[in-house]
Amino acid sequence: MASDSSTTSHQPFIRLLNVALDEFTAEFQERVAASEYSDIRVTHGCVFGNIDPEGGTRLTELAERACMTKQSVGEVASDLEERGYLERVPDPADGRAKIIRLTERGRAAYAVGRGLIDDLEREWGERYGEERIAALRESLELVTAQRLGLALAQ
Amino acid sequence: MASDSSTTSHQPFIRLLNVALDEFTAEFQERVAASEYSDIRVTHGCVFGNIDPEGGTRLTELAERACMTKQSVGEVASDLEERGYLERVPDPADGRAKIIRLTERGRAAYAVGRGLIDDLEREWGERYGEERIAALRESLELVTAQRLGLALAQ
DNA sequence: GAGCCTGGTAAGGCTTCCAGACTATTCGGC
DNA sequence: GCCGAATAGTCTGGAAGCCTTACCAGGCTC
Repeated sequence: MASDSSTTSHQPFIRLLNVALDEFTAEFQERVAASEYSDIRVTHGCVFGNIDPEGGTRLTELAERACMTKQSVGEVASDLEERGYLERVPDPADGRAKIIRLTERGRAAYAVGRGLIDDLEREWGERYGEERIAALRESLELVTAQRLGLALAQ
Repeated sequence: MASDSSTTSHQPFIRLLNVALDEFTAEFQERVAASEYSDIRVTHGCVFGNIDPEGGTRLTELAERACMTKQSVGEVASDLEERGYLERVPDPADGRAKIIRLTERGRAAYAVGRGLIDDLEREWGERYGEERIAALRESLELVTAQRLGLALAQ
């Protein structure tokens, strides 16, 4: 560790985060493409990553959690709807609202996606050291707690 | 730490990375916008983040390091050129090539940007714990070593 | 000097996202 | 009960960022 600091001469922090995310995303994308749900793109994550997989979630709520506009998330949702991963059902509690809910296929894809991500995390553990990756997760959880907490609380 | 794991119930790893990067980027962007170089956007990072600030770098080399096409980086470079941050000078060693080199203003912006990033990292240290952020950096360096090493080696 | 490789550019298209404007429904005060 | 304000969702148009395809000019090899 820090063995070859002469060539890595203090990479800017933002770059480290960027490349790490890029790397993880690329590997994830590859596996999704090889799976049964190859038509799922990374963009769809703004729905899959924020929806309540059981009860479903309103569009406005999804947008807030994703820190995106309703239009953007709505577009992604429509795409997923066309592909049969979700459906919009009227919200019995509010005539204006619709509940965005995973279909059977959507829930299956959701489970597979989560599995692939967890697999990758485990593999990174094998590749880079279990404790290293565990520490990385812990640090990231700490740093993202506020936003993820807020998102989940609203 | 891990105090409220009932609400954060095992966030997917990719999400943690994503939100962390987003958060850091947002704060960085804000400060850049408030600086003397407010016309610099995050996209410009593919040049600033890969260029040799002294001698300059060829477009092809920049593209390889950024894992992007020559066209994309070329577009960004043209934008920075118009804004006076860099210039393209013919490469004496190869008549086809041009060296993309920071101007005086470019070097100043480069230094300010690096400073802002390092400031932010330091502040995250104060906010979340020095050791935590140091550990985060170390883990990220480990995970990105191959790609960044390759990029620097080529 | 013919043919291939390489550095850079040009043109056009796709994806992802946002801003602004609009409709339908609900809510709060009277 | 009714009217104005707020809210959920959609439609339209457009900007940003990146890629693919095609191309030109200069260098390299034989």
